[in-house]
Amino acid sequence: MARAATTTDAFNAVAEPRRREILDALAGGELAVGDLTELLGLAQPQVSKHLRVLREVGLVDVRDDGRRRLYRVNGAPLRAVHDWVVRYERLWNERFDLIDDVLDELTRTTSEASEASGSSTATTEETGRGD
Amino acid sequence: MARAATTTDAFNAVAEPRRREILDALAGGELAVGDLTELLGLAQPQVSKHLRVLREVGLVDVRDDGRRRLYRVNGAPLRAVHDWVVRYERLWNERFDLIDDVLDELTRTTSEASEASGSSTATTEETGRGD
DNA sequence: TTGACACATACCCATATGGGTATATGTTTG
DNA sequence: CAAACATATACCCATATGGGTATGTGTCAA
Repeated sequence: MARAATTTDAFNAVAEPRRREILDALAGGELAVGDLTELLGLAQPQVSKHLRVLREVGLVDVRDDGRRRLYRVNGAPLRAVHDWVVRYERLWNERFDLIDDVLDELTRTTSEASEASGSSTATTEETGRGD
Repeated sequence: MARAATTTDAFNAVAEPRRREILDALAGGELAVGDLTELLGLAQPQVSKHLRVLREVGLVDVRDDGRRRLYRVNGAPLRAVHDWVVRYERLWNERFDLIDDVLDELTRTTSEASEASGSSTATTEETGRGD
């Protein structure tokens, strides 16, 4: 078996940097394929193919406008990605807690040399979202 | 050019469902490879390979314990994923706003038939994070 | 109608994948 | 030391990728 298709879900679709760029560009509003090729500096067929993938996972919607096709973001499928990744938020914050501990110890050890180095308080503020 | 390597970044590493399962399992605490093979119902070499990918992007750390190797999550690299995806949170909430509008209209239209069907209020609560 | 324009599709190709199976490496036990 | 155990690696393979280039399809203008 090979890797799962890019059209399997938002996770796979969004793993491609180019497609993230496209979504980022579309975040500002509707854009035609031509606009995107210019913004990305990518050839038109490639852009169309990326858009196809994004369409198949429902990350973009299309609308006909004369001979152009206007694409528009639909963030809904990203919710699954968000919901999964957000559960790990605490983990990387715990990381910061660990770093804080190390910093505290360092500060305490070096306290005689430099007593006014209270730089770890800011980090504590950042990490202070735990329940 | 083929697809970007799975070891390119957290986005690609996490696109694989199996690897997400592994991280989910490790979220409970350190686990040995054997535990994971059992939990995932996957063969041992496959698990080891997935772990290798996760290690290469820094999503897990390893620790030797006798003849076993204990793996442990490190959420830090997921922060990039979170930071990117969270910017779209508003978009799918807007979607819900639209649905809310529809629901409101439906509720109003059907208000004479069923007056105590306040099911849309919960959704409003969920959506109520907008400014 | 013909041509220019905007986009989608059809190919060709080098590449890495993820699962399967066999085997190497390292550790504990008898 | 040998055997059992726990992991890591080395292969083989079918498959989809993403970029490049050429061409089909539909729309507007002259």
